[in-house]
Amino acid sequence: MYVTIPTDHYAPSYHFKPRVSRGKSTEVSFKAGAYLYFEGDAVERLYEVKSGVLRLTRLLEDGRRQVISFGYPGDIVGFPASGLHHTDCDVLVDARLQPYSRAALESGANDPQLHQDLLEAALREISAMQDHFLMLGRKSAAEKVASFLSVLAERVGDDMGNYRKISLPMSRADIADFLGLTTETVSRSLTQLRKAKVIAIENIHTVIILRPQALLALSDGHQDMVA
Amino acid sequence: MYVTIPTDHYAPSYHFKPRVSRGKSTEVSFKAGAYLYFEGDAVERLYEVKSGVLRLTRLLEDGRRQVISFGYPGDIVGFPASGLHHTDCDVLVDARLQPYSRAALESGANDPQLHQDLLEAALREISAMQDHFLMLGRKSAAEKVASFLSVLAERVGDDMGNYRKISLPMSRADIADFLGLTTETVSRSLTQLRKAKVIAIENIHTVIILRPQALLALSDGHQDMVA
DNA sequence: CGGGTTCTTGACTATCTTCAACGAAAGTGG
DNA sequence: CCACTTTCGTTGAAGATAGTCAAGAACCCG
Repeated sequence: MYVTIPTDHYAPSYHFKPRVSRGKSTEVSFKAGAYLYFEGDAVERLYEVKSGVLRLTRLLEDGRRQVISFGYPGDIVGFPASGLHHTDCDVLVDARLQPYSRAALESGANDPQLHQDLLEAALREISAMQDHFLMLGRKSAAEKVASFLSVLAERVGDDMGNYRKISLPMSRADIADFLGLTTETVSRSLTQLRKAKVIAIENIHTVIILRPQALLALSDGHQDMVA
Repeated sequence: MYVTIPTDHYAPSYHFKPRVSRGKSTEVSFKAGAYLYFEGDAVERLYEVKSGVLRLTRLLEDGRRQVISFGYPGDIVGFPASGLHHTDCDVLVDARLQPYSRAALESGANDPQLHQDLLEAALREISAMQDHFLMLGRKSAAEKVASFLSVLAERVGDDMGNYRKISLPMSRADIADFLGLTTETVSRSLTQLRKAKVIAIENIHTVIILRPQALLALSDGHQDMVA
């Protein structure tokens, strides 16, 4: 999952559409804390996230970290480059994953439809990452946090009548490393949104979106709408 | 071209390797200033850059801009998502391009090897973008500019004995929008590198790398090595 | 050569980070 | 299950980095 800015050009359904009858399910389960793979590992399989949440990270030698993305249901993780993984990947929330062989990505010989679907997922990934660039490079801290919450609310929020509830299974440090901020700044931004009554913080890992429209406006820099 | 941090795991040859005998060349030429496509256009063809430089950009409604990447020889541009282009693309330096049909990317029926090559290019693109995230999210202005120059020197620099010469056909604003900075900050960072005798600025669009090792060190935050 | 754009530099400001302290939450072992 | 310890999150104050605004210099183009 990246923070992508919805545009009119294209439909917002930005993630993997599993084909219903892909034969017998061969899903596997991973517990929170488990690692799927490390940077430099040879890629054996890709995974479609069916449930749970994954975390993909990349490290700089001096310890600086970037969370590349969070893997939510509908996402495909593990695309190889030169046959290798280029991130670490671990599990934040117990997950069920559908593995696909690397061969299925690289050749359509066995299952042309799957090949096609995986290729499309890779191309969507590129597009989503481009959007994410815009956010990392050009948005303020407040806008980044608002964007992040908006995307989560849209993709995995629970509808509660007027509000939406989202779970934040990742730490503040994860959010910070995802958005290119510090934990303190993330915390302050959340507090700010809370004080503006745009969100309510039920507990550390649960946020209620009180005014989705205001949050969306903030995420594009219309700070006027907050009032 | 993205700003990727070389890691020991994988070979540094990170771009498209054209197969020598891909039949008759059907290259096309574009003049500086020409647009290849706009965001929202249907993707007809991908292009392999043979010579020249392209610029891929994405805009926010309020005018903020992100330069997604620069297209240098060896790069493939124009990967579709849902069949559409998700950036604008124009020409900075007169370019020769090898077009490939979108069909060649999406199916291996006609030319399995080309299909394979294009898929690999897409996967490399994902990996390179992940590196770029780390730079956008976690590097200081000085590190970003140093990284940018290092990558350019490595990929398209001219060897001049002890030094390397690079051409910067793009404006300072382009560099800024690529690195998530302002033109002023880019300018100041270059001045700083010049004063530290790491680079020399031959003219606005030509930079000499006097101490490549120091530049590389700076790009990873070892500011000690500058002295 | 002249006019407009781009680049550089300076002074000032804003935003975000850093450092530090405290409180809340979660994990551990008796 | 509770006390203890450690980690995580929030808040404040101070500082640094990058942005903004403004002016002049360099460059480009007709």
